[in-house]
Amino acid sequence: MARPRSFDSDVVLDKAVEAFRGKGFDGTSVEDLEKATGLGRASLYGAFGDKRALYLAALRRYQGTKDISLLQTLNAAKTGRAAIEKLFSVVIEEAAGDPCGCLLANAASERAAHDARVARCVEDNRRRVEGALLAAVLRGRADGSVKARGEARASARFLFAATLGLRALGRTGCDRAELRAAAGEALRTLD
Amino acid sequence: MARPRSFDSDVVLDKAVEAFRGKGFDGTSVEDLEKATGLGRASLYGAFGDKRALYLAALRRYQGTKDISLLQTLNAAKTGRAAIEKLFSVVIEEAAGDPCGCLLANAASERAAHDARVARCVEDNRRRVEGALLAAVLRGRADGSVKARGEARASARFLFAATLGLRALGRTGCDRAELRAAAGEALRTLD
DNA sequence: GTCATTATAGACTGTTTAGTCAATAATGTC
DNA sequence: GACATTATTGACTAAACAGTCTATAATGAC
Repeated sequence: MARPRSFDSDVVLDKAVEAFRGKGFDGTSVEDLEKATGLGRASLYGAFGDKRALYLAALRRYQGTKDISLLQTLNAAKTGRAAIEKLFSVVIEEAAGDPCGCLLANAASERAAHDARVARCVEDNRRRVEGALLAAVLRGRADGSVKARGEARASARFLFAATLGLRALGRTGCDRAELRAAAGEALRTLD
Repeated sequence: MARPRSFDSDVVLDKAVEAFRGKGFDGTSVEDLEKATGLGRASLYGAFGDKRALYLAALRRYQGTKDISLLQTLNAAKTGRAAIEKLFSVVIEEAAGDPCGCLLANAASERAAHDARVARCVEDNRRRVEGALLAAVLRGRADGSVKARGEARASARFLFAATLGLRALGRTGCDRAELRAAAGEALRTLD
């Protein structure tokens, strides 16, 4: 048998996520990644391939963890409307409290146009979040907490866009209260 | 007297904008900027300082030109509501037709967290766009095309966030029709 | 035309970059 | 405990990087 890995890939990827989230793909050097993960260069290259492959693996890892917490957030709420409101408040807390932002949103802005695999990750993520929001909208329409007006799919897509918009708004110096007020307007589409 | 400049700064900045818009600050090398602008290194450094200063100058130039076309777009419309709808359709065309996106939105995502001067540009831009949208909302409330509900300022801020959200949504592979449907939902907050 | 001054071109510099490699360490099998 | 196999370490490489410098060119003043 061969020498075993001294690390857990997911733990390493979580640390790579933090590095990439802070400085982007181009802004994060392999040395930064060594420091962030605690691994040596050869270990990183041996385990993940090259920098781009590590980035893609970090992106997938991030998407997986976000996906789980998204579904938990939405499913824990009592009504469809409450689920959507809770998601918005989570996004606002992230946008106001963390200057580095969402790795997937950053990837969409920095790399999706030039890297087809990043574009796929980003599109795949949209489909998942949109799907979860669609379920919440339909639940809300069924339980009466969301007014049934127009196509539910368009409503879900708009809500996803609104979360992206709130994240971007947070980058322009808006505080929590301002984000909340803007989110309140978005939620009015559910009345 | 001394030798005169062989170029127009604004023309050069417009070309730098295109370079930075395509690949971001970190992704654009000084060599890329030489090729994009047609200037030699020494001319770029002599005229603008260093790479960051050139980026900031490009950002200000971009903001200035966008500001003008924004006001033209909004003022040309007959009603407040039509002004806002026209702006949304312009944003959708940009988001669907141009994979490189808005330099200011990209700057917010890539650099605002790490560069205070970029953060100022981005915040300043938000204030201007928000102000223009506020005027359009108030105009709409006055001419009856926009229902007066809640704070007009929050409505304007939400509309700005919605444009950012639509741009971000365009990065995730949505086509024009999908963007239009999402924008339609956002505009429902004006009913 | 000469001079002072600034612009330009292109070579140059030291640093940082992504990625590789040879030497060594750690494992299960036999 | 020797072996085959894979992981790790840290030095190494070639290329790309931002920024500088020297030589030369272009101007208005005089």
